[in-house]
Formats: sequence, structure tokens, C-alpha cells
Amino acid sequence: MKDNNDMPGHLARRFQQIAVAVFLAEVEDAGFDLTPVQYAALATIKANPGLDQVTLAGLIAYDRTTITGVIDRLVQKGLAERRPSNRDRRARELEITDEGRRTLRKITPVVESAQRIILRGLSAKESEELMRLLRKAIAAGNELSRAPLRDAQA
Amino acid sequence: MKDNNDMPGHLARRFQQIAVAVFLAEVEDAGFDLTPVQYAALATIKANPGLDQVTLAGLIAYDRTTITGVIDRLVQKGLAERRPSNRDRRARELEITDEGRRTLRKITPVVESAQRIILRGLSAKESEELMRLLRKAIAAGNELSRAPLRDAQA
DNA sequence: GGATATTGATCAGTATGCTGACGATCAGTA
DNA sequence: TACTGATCGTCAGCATACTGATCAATATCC
Repeated sequence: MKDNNDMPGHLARRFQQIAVAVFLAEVEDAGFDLTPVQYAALATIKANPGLDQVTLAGLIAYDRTTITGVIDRLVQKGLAERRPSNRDRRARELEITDEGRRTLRKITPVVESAQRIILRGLSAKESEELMRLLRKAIAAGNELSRAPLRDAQA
Repeated sequence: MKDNNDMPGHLARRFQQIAVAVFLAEVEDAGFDLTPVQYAALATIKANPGLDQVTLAGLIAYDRTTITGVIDRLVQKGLAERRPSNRDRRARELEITDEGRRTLRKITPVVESAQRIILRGLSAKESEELMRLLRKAIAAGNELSRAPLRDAQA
């Protein structure tokens, strides 16, 4: 009988579980209330002002139906704004607020420290190798999930 | 600005996302309706007949509040049974049914094939190395999540 | 033995993630 | 221009995951 520890699927779930727990603990310790998903969305909105939700979803590989709720919460916390687009009346343009910018600036070092904690069992060299292998496996499987990573369009 | 691809947390989420999608697609193709979580729970119940829910949760690193719903669905599908324990009247003893055994037998090769698909971008050597590094990182972070892995007690 | 602490299971509440559907809108074409 | 198909955002519904609480039952300690 195959052990759980021989199943990449199980290891993936467990690694992700720990990563989320560490992220939330560090962020809360620093006095913030932001999930990993919300952080990634906010950082991506800041880097791509005025983008629409489908583009945002593609940039961070979220499902477009999940984005709706995430943005709801960012807006509700006053970190982002959602307004109808003039170019395409179906679309919503997303913008980070000043408050969002402040939060992002203060929280980024915390997030980076969390990333180090997630890998605390590995040497620097092992960490690099793990990330390289994950990137490679992810690239090969990108199209297999409903929410693949997509480049921004012009 | 740090790229998403430099964040182990983001890579963890993405890898897990693909792993779940592959698992569900393969299992559905084979004509079954079972999630990764339900599969792991069912296989563990079979390997440890009569175990209680907390022990099961520890063996596969689930939160105990999540287990309740997972077992509900296994029972509802007729794959497992839940009955009050005689030794400890707070506890529920879990048992796999004949139907559960049949399902598990037929589905196991499908699950193993899914594991190969998840790693299809990597060579055999790289796959081994990825799993080794994940195991190491997970071991170091085990206590950081609310649902750490636990050995079965005597 | 009896007070206290702990434990097993569940629940309510919240946040991802997904499937499949829908209305509104846009783009391309006959 | 009218039609057709695709796209954007949202929704309902389901399944993980977690926090924190509660109830019942067991363990522990004095």
C-alpha cells in the first residue's frame, strides 16, 4: 500500500496548508487582517492599475468566480475600488486605494518573512531547487486547472 | 517587486490547485465521484478499521472540524459507516463498507495515474527530488498548521 | 469521591475554489 | 443592420479549511 508521503497530491495539499497557516499567523501578528489570496490580488491590482477582473484572475491563476468575492472583501475593507469600465460596459476596472497602498507597503516585509518560515526546514540551495521544480511542474500542468495562469493582454 | 513565482506560498497554492484538478478529472473519467480528501479518508479508514475521527484527522492532517463533513459524505455515498464507540461514548468508530472496498480497489490505479500526471513535467529523478524536498519542508512546518500530522496511538 | 481539566464530535460563521448557469454586452459576420 | 457567438461579471450550489464555541463524556488531581 502506497503511503501518503509518496503521493505528490498529498504533499501538495500539506505544503499549501502549512503555507497558508504561516501566512495568516505572521500577518495577524503584525496586526493585519489579510488572506494570501487577498494579498496577491491587491499586489497585482497595484502593479496593473485599472485592470479588469478576468485579467486579474489570469495573472494570479484564480477562478473568475472566486475573484468576485475576493474583490468584494478588498472593497469592503477599503483597500481597493471597483468601478464600471468606460471602454467595456461589461467589465469592472480595479484600482488600489491609498489605504490599500499603505497596507501593502507595511505588510510586504511580513509576507516575505512568512515565505522564509515556510521553507525553514530547507537550506538556501534546497529552497531554490524546490521552487525550481515546483515552477517546472506547474508550467507543465498549467492548462489542467480551470484557472490557468495567463499573461496580461495589451 | 518580487514576482509571484518567487513566492513559495504562491507556488504551493498553484501546485495544489493543479493536483486537485487532475485528480478530479481522472477520477471522473473513470466513472467515479470522489474528491482527493474523501479518497485519503477512505483509504485510511480501510487501513485502520474502527479508528475514531480525531485519529483519522491526525493520520492525514485534516482539521477535526473538516472531517465531520467529509465522513458525512462518505457515509451518505454508502462507502463508510460511523457508529458510536463502546470504549468511549464520545467517540465514533469508522468502518469501510464492502461498497467502499470495491470503490477503493477500482479507483486506486486511477489515483496513481493521476499522481504521475501531476508530475508530468518532471523527470523521474526530479520527481523524487521534489517529493523529498516537500517532505522535508512539511516535516519542519508540521506544527505550524492547526491540523498537524499525527501518528496513530496504540 | 468530587472538582477540574481535557477530549471527541459537532456547530455557526467565514473564506477559498470549483461547476454550471445566467444576463448584459461586445465583436464578427452575413 | 440583424444575427451569432464569445466574453465579463455574477449567482446558486457544493466541498474543503479554518476559528471559536458548545455539549457530552472521560481523565486527572486533590
